[in-house]
Amino acid sequence: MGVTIYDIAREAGVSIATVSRVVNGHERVADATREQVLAVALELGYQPHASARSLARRRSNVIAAVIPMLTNYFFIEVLRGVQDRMAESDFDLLVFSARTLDEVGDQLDRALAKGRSAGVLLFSSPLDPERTRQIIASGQPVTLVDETHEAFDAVSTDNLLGGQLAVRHLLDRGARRIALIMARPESIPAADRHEGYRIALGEHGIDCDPALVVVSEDGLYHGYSEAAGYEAMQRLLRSGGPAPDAVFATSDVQALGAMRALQEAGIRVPEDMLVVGFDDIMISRHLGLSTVRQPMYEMGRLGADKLFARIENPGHEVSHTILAPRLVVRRSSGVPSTAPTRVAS
Amino acid sequence: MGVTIYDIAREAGVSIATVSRVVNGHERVADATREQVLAVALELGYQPHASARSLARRRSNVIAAVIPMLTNYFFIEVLRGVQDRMAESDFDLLVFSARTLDEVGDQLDRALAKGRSAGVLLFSSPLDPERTRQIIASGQPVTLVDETHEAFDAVSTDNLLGGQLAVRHLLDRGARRIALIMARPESIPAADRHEGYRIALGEHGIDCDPALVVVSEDGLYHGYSEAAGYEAMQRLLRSGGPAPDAVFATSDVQALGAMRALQEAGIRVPEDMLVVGFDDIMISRHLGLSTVRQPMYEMGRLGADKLFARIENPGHEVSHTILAPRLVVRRSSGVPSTAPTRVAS
DNA sequence: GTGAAAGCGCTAACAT
DNA sequence: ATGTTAGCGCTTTCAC
Repeated sequence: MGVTIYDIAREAGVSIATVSRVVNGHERVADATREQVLAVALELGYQPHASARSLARRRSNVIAAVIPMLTNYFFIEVLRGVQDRMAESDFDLLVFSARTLDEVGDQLDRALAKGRSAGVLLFSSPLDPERTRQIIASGQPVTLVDETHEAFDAVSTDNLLGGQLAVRHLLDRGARRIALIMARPESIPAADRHEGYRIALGEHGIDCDPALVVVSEDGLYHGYSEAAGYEAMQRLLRSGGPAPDAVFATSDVQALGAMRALQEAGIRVPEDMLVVGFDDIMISRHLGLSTVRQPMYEMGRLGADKLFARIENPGHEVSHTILAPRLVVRRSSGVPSTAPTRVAS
Repeated sequence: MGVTIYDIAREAGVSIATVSRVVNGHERVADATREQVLAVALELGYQPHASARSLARRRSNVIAAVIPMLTNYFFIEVLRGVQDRMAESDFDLLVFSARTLDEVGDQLDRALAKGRSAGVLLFSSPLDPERTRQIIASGQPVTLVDETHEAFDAVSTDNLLGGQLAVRHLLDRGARRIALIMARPESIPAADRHEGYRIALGEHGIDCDPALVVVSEDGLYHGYSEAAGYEAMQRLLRSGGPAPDAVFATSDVQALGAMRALQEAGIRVPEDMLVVGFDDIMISRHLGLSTVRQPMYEMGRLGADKLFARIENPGHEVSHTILAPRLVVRRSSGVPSTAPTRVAS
């Protein structure tokens, strides 16, 4: 519990500089010396001290991920990509999870703290000018995931297209009064999906009926939750007016909540109402939920990749990658599927 | 980008020792000095350097979590508890996720590395003597979650009882030929659930039919996966012999896989076969899967709590907490439920 | 109450 | 090829 390079230098009869060189795999060390040092290091069970190293190197081997609501399965899939990319490096991952919108700022502060990490992966968080300044002032490399900003590297999905895919599909299936359950418009992805919805309707000469668009709220974050979707669907059903014949939700979890509300109201899916979500989290396949799939794993992997690239080469041009979403059709939009897992009533 | 205590000392006309005292909130500083220092620190945008701090303090403000298969939803729930407890401290969380059984060892090594963290949370990983020695040699506080070992603090669920609860319930529902889809017996929780299964059958004077017990394998880990459960169910169905009338799986994800196999085989749940899982991950509620609920959130929270306690007080006695599981009855074991989210065929 | 000084364990010039 | 030395930024005795 406390073997240092001094110990192994003494034991091996060399200087600490040589030990450091050996430990770090530098070239210019005699083979004999190297082996001797390595032998002693092994014998004494030497382990380099992480903090001392970061301090001396002026660079940490940690990257931080700031994640709103780690509990959302969307992020887990993204994180899997991040982890896989990281496994190829020798960086470790510090996770900062926020539980509310406000907490994101605090967690970002912590992540950005000096000497803590070599760079930050910021998930799904809109950047106001203040925050932008804060990041730039920190001088740290930051890569955005599921969000864009001209000043930073980013990887995201084409949400506009995604919204269009969902709605065109519903139109194809014969729906005409298509409702939208969207997260709060402060979420750029939600706003873009909304816009895609409008465009797709427009393509079919349908005007967007404001009564059919409801914002799902959870009072904590942007409303991407099962409970918020449930509540939004209830509001939609209670609102009077002619009932919708389909609903597009800006995330799968919201769609789940919506389906629960429909079930309770005795409205059958897909007979009485078609449902399409967004994301394609694991549960959706099992529930037969049609959805617009985001390449979550790739987003994570690419995000980490971009971040590493910038750490290596801070001067690089800012790089934005926008991935294509893909429509995944299942039973909830009326297409019989071969083998969804499901429990009979 | 690089304001140090020297800068603020110079600017405030005090020594670096005083700056350090102020920054760390020590008592014995004159109010006037404190305010002066604080003002300068704020103005210059001072941020303490994390690594320098850890080095000088001889203690990191990070704890590490070693998690096999982060992608498993069980761990997400546990992690949520960990995060919530950590939010009350000023520790940060380093996450080491393994993708295979072998990787756990490597990740544990990294987590245990000197100067990296103040303690380690090890999830769901059996400890052989070699690994035990390794941990003890590291001198680091380690708390086990979903696993026990006499030498370390641990929080786990009463898996024996859990197995009994599941099987007694199936017996109550009239099942007599109850199959078990278990993870590999190297997983102590799986072995314990198996034992609970045997005991419950014994209580009803039923002998354990070896043909009804199948081990689900995924070649990577202990077999806690949807695919492994699917494959195990298929094996069970193909094995000839009289068909089981119920199946208990040692995790919900395995149960999901099993249900998919049943569906493909045209066997209805619960009419032809009752199914009970273990864990109660979020998806189970939506799918109407009966299960034995583990208090995942509490396990995480308590694990973090124990770890902090030991970091504060390394000399404490080893503490083991075993939480009680709870049966959650849903449609898959034949009990009509009021409002499961579900898509009609 | 405050300052001087000695580390914490390591890296990276700069010498030799 | 190897050693000497000066930091990295901070904490913490020990004096005063």
